Amino acid sequence: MDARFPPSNTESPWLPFESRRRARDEKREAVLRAAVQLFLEQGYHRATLNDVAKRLNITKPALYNYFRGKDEILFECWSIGHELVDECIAETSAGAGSGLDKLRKLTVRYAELMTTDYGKSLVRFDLRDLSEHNRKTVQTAKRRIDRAFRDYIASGIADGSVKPCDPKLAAFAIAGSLNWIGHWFQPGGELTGRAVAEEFAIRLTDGIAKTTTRTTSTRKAAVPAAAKADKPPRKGNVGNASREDGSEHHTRTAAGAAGQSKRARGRLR
Amino acid sequence: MDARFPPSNTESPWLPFESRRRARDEKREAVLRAAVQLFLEQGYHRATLNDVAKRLNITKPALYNYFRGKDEILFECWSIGHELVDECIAETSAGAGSGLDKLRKLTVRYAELMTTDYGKSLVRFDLRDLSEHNRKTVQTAKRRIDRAFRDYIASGIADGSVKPCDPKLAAFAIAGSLNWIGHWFQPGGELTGRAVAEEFAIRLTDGIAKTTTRTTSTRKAAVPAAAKADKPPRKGNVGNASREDGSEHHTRTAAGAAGQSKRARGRLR
DNA sequence: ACTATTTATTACCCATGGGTAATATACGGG
DNA sequence: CCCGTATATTACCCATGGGTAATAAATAGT
Repeated sequence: MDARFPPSNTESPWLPFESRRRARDEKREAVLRAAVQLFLEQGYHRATLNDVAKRLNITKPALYNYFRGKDEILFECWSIGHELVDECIAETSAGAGSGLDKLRKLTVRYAELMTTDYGKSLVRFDLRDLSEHNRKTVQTAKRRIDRAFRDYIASGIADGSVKPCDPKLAAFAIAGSLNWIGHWFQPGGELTGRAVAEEFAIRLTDGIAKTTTRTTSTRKAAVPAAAKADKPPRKGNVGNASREDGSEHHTRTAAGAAGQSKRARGRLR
Repeated sequence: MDARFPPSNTESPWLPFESRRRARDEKREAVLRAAVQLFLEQGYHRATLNDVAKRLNITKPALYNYFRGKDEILFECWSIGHELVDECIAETSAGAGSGLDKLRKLTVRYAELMTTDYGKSLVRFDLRDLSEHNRKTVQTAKRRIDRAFRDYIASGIADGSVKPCDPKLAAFAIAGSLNWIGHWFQPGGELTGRAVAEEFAIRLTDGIAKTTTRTTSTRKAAVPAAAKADKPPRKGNVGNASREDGSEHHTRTAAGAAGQSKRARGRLR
């Protein structure tokens, strides 16, 4: 397993009907973990909120203490995935190297992300299931991701590390291939996420690299070991989910687990 | 536009409530055209049979004269796409050339197919919406498609036209990129399907080609002008839809438009 | 302990949409 | 001209599942 993508803690904080009392955010995230798993396993429309609740040893209405509706749960799953991508891009952009180097770094990171649940939610969920407002948020974010790929390619062409090509189409080709990982990769298979990621990074960038990198150049440098603090604190409230109104009741747990992002609260009261 | 993928005849054979009377198969196909469009536009679950019917100037129960249920319509949409893919593979395999040549030919054809409605249905629809039986059919067919890519790559390695690599992962990379076309391509955009196909064919195979093919080698040979008879007759009853039982009432139109494949009939009576 | 607040439960509502039954309208052949 | 068949239509049924109301159990603060 990888340190950057923690093993997703598959157990429910709700013990079958006993001493319950744990941090709210922890429960919220447990709901999301159960939801993303079910949505991936069964598909968003086949997975019911009863299913989600059952997997957590609670009942459906309890979910509404944390979320306003099914589509918001979907959005928040997507949103976590998006934050992870954004970290990949930020790390890559912060580092040094040619355009090609950065393209490769991003490719490795992105590929590996696609082997995780929240990564998959970026490409397996249907935007049309979201509310108008959230859909726009997602679309904007997706464009930003696409931009990162294109920018690296373009800068690679500029600095001579990448063959001249249409950055738009090249980005589509690479990102498409990576996105597809989210459709076929199964954690239990013969390939590990890491292996797939590294292979794809080479395979996909070799076609446009000016110097064919046969032996691995991006091997050990893949995980920079930085930005790997224990709990990667989600920065800011990216894609906040407050549906229409900006009302954000912070009624409780003002200091809820130091640096834990304050995501949109469930149900207004 | 392309000759191999006819302009999909978007009009309904049901005039708003008037002189109706046309061949049954024509109507069946009109249903599928309307359905695939709606399923792609709105997604399978959001598109209702009422929507499909309305677009054809009929009402929902009329659809049940041609199909046994919504999931069968979905399957048949998929099935048409699959037949088109199979033709691509058959044509490619029949032709001559190195493994790389064949890989490129298939890539071009497949890419272009991904810009059409029935092509998209291969990658945009969720297998889990199908009946158990149909799902297995589709899964088998998908494996066959994957096999074609792998085989071409493997034979390319064997004949020296392709660099040594893992055929499985290379096929995933290429096919993934192509499949993704079905998610982003919009017919009205700046790129034509043909342009995308040719660009992708080069971009995707360059990485594993032993001789970097800068200038186009697969340009005009893309459309072999053969196998382009007026109405491409669907061969055989691939993936026949008779749900569980093998009962296939051929009660009528024994000679229904010469060579028109006899697909599964709607509703048994 | 008592009370306010949070968080869960049980029991319900009801819109949606796939599917069906009964029936009407057209066509085609004798 | 009438009847059988194919093909529509109208009017339903009803399972599903998201969402809500009323209420009960747990917790924290004083």
